[in-house]
Amino acid sequence: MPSGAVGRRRSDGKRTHAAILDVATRIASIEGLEGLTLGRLAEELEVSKSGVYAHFGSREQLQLETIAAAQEIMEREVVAPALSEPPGVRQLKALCERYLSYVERLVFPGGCFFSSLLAEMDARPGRFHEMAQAGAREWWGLFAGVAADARERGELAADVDIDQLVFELDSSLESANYYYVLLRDPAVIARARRAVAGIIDRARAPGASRA
Amino acid sequence: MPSGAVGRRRSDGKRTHAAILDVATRIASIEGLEGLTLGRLAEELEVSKSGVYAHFGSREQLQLETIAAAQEIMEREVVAPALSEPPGVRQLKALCERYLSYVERLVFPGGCFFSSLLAEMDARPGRFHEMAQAGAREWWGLFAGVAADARERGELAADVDIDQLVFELDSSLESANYYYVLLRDPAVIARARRAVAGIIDRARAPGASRA
DNA sequence: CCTACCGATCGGTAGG
DNA sequence: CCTACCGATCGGTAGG
Repeated sequence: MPSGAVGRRRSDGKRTHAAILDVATRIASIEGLEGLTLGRLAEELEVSKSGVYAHFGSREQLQLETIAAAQEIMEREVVAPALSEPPGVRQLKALCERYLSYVERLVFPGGCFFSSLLAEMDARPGRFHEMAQAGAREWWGLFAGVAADARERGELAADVDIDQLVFELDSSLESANYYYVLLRDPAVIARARRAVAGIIDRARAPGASRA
Repeated sequence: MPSGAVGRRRSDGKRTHAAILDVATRIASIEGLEGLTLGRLAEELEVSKSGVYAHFGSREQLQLETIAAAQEIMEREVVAPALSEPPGVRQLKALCERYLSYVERLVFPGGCFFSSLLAEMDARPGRFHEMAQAGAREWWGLFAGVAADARERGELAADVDIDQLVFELDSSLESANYYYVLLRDPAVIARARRAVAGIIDRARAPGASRA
């Protein structure tokens, strides 16, 4: 057997694995991580339940890999493009705008995967609760770091409260996510954009130039 | 059989019915309306599954009555006390403060029942999706009515955008709910209070007295 | 309110 | 990747 054949088969297996996870992120964004069942996935992929199962060995492993796959998608769609902007207020604005665009384009058909996870697991103890906590802290930390950088650069007022700023920006984004998915009304996204612009404007250093 | 005995039995049945719904609202606020099962309820109430079932005739009826029971609790804990304040900005502030207090006191152990419903059903078509839409519109309408009243009284600036104001206030409240339940950190509620105060202050009419 | 059941579906296993 | 199963749980029914 030529090694090329083995390589092809292995990469087919990897591709299938990735394809399963892609469908899994979409199902979980709509139905939740608890609504992600082997039977539902098998049906969507038109394979047997045990065919899906064999790729993961347990439902929990499937759920964990689904979270990791969703993380990569959000990294690619929101975080990386925002961080490719020049640091400071531009990055802060880009982070908000990229998130809103990712919601508006329905990158996940059920809206932001991690907002869904947050709401589903906020009151249920266990591993996923802890992961939702960690995810929230990471997301807040990202915002806080970018905002602190903007403040150090003198683009935001020296006395701006970073945690308060992050709360207010993130509130607008999360709220836009839930209500846009519920109502499919572009006005929701427009209001979030306006709210974000106002929050950042009011946090600006008095003498700073506009980015 | 004296009519008193019949009355007692009927009121026992009613009390049991109400007790089931009370537990149901608590379960659903944590596990979601999909996580509310007859078996779970029966276990919590220490009766048989069919004993619970007999009270409702279908699972959907149980879910519908659970939503109605939660609505009454929110009406009693948030809406009615807020509307008992003098109309205008005082009512608007009271609505926000009553909501935050209701989240902080964990009136529902999983946080605001309708925020949970919104996030659970935002992307799932069906009857509950439509009820979540209707609930959101009612909630927004309540805020918009109180805010418009405040504007007509000259307490808010004549050019204030009511929909934008409601979006920004509600964002702070919803976000406080999800993050408070996730992190149990009082700082979350404090940030929401500060955000709400800022939003209302900036919407004030230039010459209006402080409420 | 109960027991005892129904078919469907759950996660997971055996064996191929 | 498949079929064929396992025990548990789902909503719901029958009969009391």
